[in-house]
Amino acid sequence: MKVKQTKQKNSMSKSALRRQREKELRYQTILDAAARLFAENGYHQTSVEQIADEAEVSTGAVYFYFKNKADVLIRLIEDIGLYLRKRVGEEFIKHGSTIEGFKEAGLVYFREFCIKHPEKVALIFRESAGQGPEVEAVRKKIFDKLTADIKGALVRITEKKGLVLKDDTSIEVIAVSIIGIYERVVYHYQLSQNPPEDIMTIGEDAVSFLIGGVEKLLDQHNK
Amino acid sequence: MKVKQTKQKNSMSKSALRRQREKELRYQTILDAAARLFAENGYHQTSVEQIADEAEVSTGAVYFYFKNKADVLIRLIEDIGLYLRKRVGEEFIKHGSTIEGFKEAGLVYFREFCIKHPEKVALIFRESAGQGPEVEAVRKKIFDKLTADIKGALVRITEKKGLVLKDDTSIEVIAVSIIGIYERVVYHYQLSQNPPEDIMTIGEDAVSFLIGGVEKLLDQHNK
Amino acid sequence: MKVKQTKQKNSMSKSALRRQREKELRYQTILDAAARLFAENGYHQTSVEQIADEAEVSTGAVYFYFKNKADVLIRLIEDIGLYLRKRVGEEFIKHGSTIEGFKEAGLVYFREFCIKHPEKVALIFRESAGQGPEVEAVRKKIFDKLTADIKGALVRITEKKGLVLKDDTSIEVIAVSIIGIYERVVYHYQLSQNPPEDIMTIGEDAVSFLIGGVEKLLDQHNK
Amino acid sequence: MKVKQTKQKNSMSKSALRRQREKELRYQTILDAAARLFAENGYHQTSVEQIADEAEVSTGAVYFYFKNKADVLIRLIEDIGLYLRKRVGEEFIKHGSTIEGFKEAGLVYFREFCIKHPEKVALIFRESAGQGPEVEAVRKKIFDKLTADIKGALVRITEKKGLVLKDDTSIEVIAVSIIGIYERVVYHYQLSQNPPEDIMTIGEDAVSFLIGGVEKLLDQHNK
DNA sequence: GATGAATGAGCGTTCATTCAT
DNA sequence: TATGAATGAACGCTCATTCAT
Repeated sequence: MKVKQTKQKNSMSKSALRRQREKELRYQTILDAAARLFAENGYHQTSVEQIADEAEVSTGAVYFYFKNKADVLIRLIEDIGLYLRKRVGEEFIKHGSTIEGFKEAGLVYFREFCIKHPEKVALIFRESAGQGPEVEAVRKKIFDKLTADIKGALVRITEKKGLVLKDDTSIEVIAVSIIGIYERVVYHYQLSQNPPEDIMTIGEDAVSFLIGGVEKLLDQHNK
Repeated sequence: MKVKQTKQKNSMSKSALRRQREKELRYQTILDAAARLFAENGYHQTSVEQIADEAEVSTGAVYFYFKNKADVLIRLIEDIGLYLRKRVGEEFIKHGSTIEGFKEAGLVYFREFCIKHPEKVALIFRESAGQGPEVEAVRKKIFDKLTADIKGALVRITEKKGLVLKDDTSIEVIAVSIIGIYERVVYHYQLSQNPPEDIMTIGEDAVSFLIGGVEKLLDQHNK
Repeated sequence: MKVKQTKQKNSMSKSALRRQREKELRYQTILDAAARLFAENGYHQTSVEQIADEAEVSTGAVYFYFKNKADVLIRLIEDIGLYLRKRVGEEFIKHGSTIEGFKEAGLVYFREFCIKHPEKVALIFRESAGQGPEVEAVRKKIFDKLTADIKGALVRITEKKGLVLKDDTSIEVIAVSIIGIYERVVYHYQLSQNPPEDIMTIGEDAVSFLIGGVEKLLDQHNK
Repeated sequence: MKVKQTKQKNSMSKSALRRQREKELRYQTILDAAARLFAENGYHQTSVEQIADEAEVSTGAVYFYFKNKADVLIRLIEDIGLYLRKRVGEEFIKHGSTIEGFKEAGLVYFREFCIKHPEKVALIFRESAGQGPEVEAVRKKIFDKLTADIKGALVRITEKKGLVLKDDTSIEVIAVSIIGIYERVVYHYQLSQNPPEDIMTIGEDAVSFLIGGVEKLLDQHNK
């Protein structure tokens, strides 16, 4: 919820609180409507009027909650980035920041993120690409943070084992590569016209490939 | 050159031949102009009039050579796909379709494709994404062929060694993963505001990571 | 204060009186805020929301005190017209309704009105022009009254001297002309990007020119 | 005609010349339509669609010939300024740049400009005022040139007689004052709801008033 | 009285596409 | 073939105004 708040929450009357809740609800309703339409028909193929109709509000309301159309997309992908990092990060930590955790986190990406939220996948990987510098800048930030997360995870894993995984930039390149794998595998299989039924098998293959790459490096540097 | 030819080349007069040459030249001029503008300013931020101006032709001329604006983008990315497959494929074959060749092909991707043709990178990976179903369909075809190429290469490498690399779908997933790596590494480093100077080092890191992943799988299945 | 009063002042309780005062205060606050914004950014470039923000009230409050946006402008220029007539008229009378008084009144126009209230100048002469028939009608009334004032002054001056200043319509034309001088001189020098420092010298020149014109007519008709 | 010309006139084919003529015709048709609507209903009360309808072209055509809506108004008042200066200037010169010529020029202003082109009066004096900085800047230029013209005329007249008319800035103030007279007299009588029938009488009164003012100054400085 | 979220008609503007020449 | 003027639907966006609270 990023709409400017007029008052502190604790100094609010009950009716003011209810209005505040309704405001947040509306914001979310518009966001959800936009997510559906952008993912389904594409960002450029969706007009603000369509978003308003889908959310059952006026076009003016969209501009009350968002600066402009691009802002809707930006808020959407920011939320997705946050959700993705949180969910996958949790899983990694739950397994003690080990390579097994890394693997499990990868599987969670497929199981919880891609399968359950295909529209999020479409938005972050397809619809938000090539939409001008403003959106691109936000996209870059999100991917940079995901990269940093993975890089951090790789460092934690190796440190725990007392091993070394090449130099710093190399680790970053590996992190970027891993994101590339996650991105394209889902783009390829999930966003195609006939998505296969056994995406989890595909996810497992992808994860085991990438884990293999990481282990190989560990082998090489710490025989 | 995909404009339908009214006559066979061998039954042409000299002036007809000259016109034919000029026609092809014009087609390419428009394509080049569009490539520059799409990569620089974005597909949606570029109007047909701008393309015509940049190519020093009329807007009508653009519609003589291309069905519509999307068609220009499609021809562009088709050419890029062809060029990429050819150049990288050659390198693989030159080295006897071995894993070393696979590695060299990867390095050629960075050295010859990304560094020398950053605008092609922008077009195929960024500007052609999220531009509606028509473009998406062509993009899918291109990526499918690249996938098939890599899959074929992996099969050739393992067969040569008399080894086995898991089942068929798994190999495809690995091929898709490898494309993902190539895609995002370049997107991340080359298409950012401040592209680093030593992209080849980055490319080497990425290639060695992905080769490692492949070798690990070979190790596991053929110890 | 033109908001309709619900009660007579003398039948009010103390708290009602306080509320009345606050109400008038608010009315004036909004008017002042609007004056600043209209003069600075232009009538059309100023939104009701901006006025409300500047006055630190809600948009609804603006509509409680004023019929609509045009009404704010109308009240503003009505006040300015009143103020101008009062201040300049006073000066004329103070000098015994003579031609010297006429001159002094002209100088007061520059010294007290234009220099001290440049935003009033912008509103009455620039921003209220060309804003539709409703505003135009009010503007006409104001200028008509100013014209009548000047015409009356000219008649008084000549009558006092026992002289004749042409026929009635001619006097009106002269009155209108004089207003034109006062209007454009200020518009030209005060409302330009680089207003000169010595506007009073300019004012003196303008006044002496116009007085000269009046005297010439007196000479001609009463040699 | 300010639309960019593709070719030199002398290197044109007959059909190209005809097209050129049609283009200019169209430009003028749009301009005339806009003039009518702006003068009648006001600049802000006129939409681009209305202009297009009135000119029997598409909205797109308006934007082919003009940068935007404000540009239409600007071209309009620039033309009016040019026309006014030319017509009035001619008259002054025709009478040998004398004070009689100055008077005649003033009468021509009323007889030829105001009476015959009331819509031009409305545009230059009413509708172009208070329409934002862009239009205001152009308006300033026009009025500055008119001022310079009158100032120049006054200097010529006095020099011819071997007389002196105060200092330079004073002359400019008088020029500005004279413009003010011409402006407001027409605004007052012509743009009112019930314009009087004998505007020429009014014009004569205004002119003789202003000539009187000028002569008085000459008397004072050269007794 | 006062608020400010919500409305929705209306606007200026763009631009892919067409077609007479 | 080539032109470029012309189209007009569609779009993003604004903002004066209203009204439930």
